[in-house]
Amino acid sequence: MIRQTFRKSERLCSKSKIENLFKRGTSFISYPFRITQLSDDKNDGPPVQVLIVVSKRRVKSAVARNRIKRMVREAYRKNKHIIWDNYSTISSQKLLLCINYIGKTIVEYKDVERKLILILQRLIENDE
RNA sequence: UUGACAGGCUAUUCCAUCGCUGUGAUAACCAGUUAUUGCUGAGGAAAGUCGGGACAGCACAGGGCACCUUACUUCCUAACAGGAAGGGUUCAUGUUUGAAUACAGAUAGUGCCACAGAGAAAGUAGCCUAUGUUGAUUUAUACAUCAGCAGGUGAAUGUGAAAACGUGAGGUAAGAGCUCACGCUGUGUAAUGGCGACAUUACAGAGGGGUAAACCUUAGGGGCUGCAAGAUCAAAUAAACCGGCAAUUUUUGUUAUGCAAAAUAAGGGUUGCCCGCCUGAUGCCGGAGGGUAGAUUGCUAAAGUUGCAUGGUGACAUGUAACGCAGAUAAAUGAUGGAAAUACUUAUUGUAUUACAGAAUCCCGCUUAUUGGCCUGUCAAUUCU
RNA sequence: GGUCCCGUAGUUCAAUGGAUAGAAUGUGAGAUUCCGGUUCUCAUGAUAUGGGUUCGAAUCCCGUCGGGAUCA
Repeated sequence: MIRQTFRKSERLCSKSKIENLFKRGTSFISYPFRITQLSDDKNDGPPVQVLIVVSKRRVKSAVARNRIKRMVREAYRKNKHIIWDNYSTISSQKLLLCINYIGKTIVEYKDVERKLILILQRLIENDE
């Protein structure tokens, strides 16, 4: 069982990696999220790195923006074992992931969690 | 008691589980990571970036111009276009209070004042003909009458946002502060009160519009840029620099596979080779330099917060006691469950805890957004004594 | 985070502080046509917002709101 942590190293912070991700990654939409993914060479660190985006253009209020980001982060933290189990077995690959929120209003936490679980399962199916 | 207005205060609390930021302790090892555990973690505006500072870099002998900025007084403050207490002016009320106030200078100069009007700053196509003069009529001339010029004047009418202090009387050819009476507004001098702005009184003398949020003048202030400032460490890559090593083919001399001299496009790309074409004086290693990705620092103990006392009308100051109060960086402060309290309701219970809003170097102000509750003051209405 | 700039009809632009805020285009109606287009006529519609200065403000000054640019 993987612990439900979400550390700094599990986040995607490197500028060049992000550029790479948006340049060459593939993406799909599952409302209210838009997922961009890319497989990368694994050196060290966690098997999956995640970037959460809430656009300032779509959500004007900073408070609402912060709240959505926190909800998404919380939902990912609780359910990341779904995708970790898959990727930790493949030793040479790691996954870069961007979760882009494209809704314009705040939704309930339960909806966010349910939707995110669906997305993570779909990622695994695509991989296989 | 209710309502309105103004001002101030506050921003639900606790527990459990899973996580995040910072930090202290302990342990492990791969020596900067992991694990355990303790403490800590968003506002009154964190917002706008409007004003001012701290701090940092650059510049700087001193002064001036230019540019920007301020503009009633005294005080407060590190400083301010901020605040406090006053003064003047304007407006409202209607006789005493409230509100607003970029509130130096229009007699230093320049510009502008549409339309209308004679005229928008020393002015008429108006008025007058006393005085001088020309002409005409009449007459012996003069007087007189008419017209023009010189001249005088600044009235009335009307226009306009604004018309040359206002009203009345005198005066005159016509008029005019030209004179007088009563007022209005500036200026100067003196006295009294006030720290001062200023107020009151007396005397003298004046009355050439408005506009400086038009240019400007006067007086005071300002060096410029901003934490993406600045400091330290530093992969990678390109070109240039320095040092070392290596390197193509041909010819000649010499006994020589070696050495010396001279000449030479060697290599790479284009399908493995050849031709052709393109590119092209090289390749490797090291150094120094520069400082990108990135990391560390700047970074949070401070013009500190709260209580009390003293001084002051007040802003505030002084003294004393306690507290030790975020520090992220594609950016932490969250999720779930339960309890208490409050409000509303269908009163077993259920719903809500909301508004505006999220630190980004720090601080002081200002401005703007805003829900519910509490407190204070003023005014109005009603009821009771 | 800092520093600057700009807001005029539905759209693109004008307008010296002077009054009905103008032009093109769009939209609507009418005329022309057998019908549509072209053309002609008429209408429609705006100074981002709240104050101030001024006799008078789109313009000058201040606050607010919105948009944009730039600095690694």
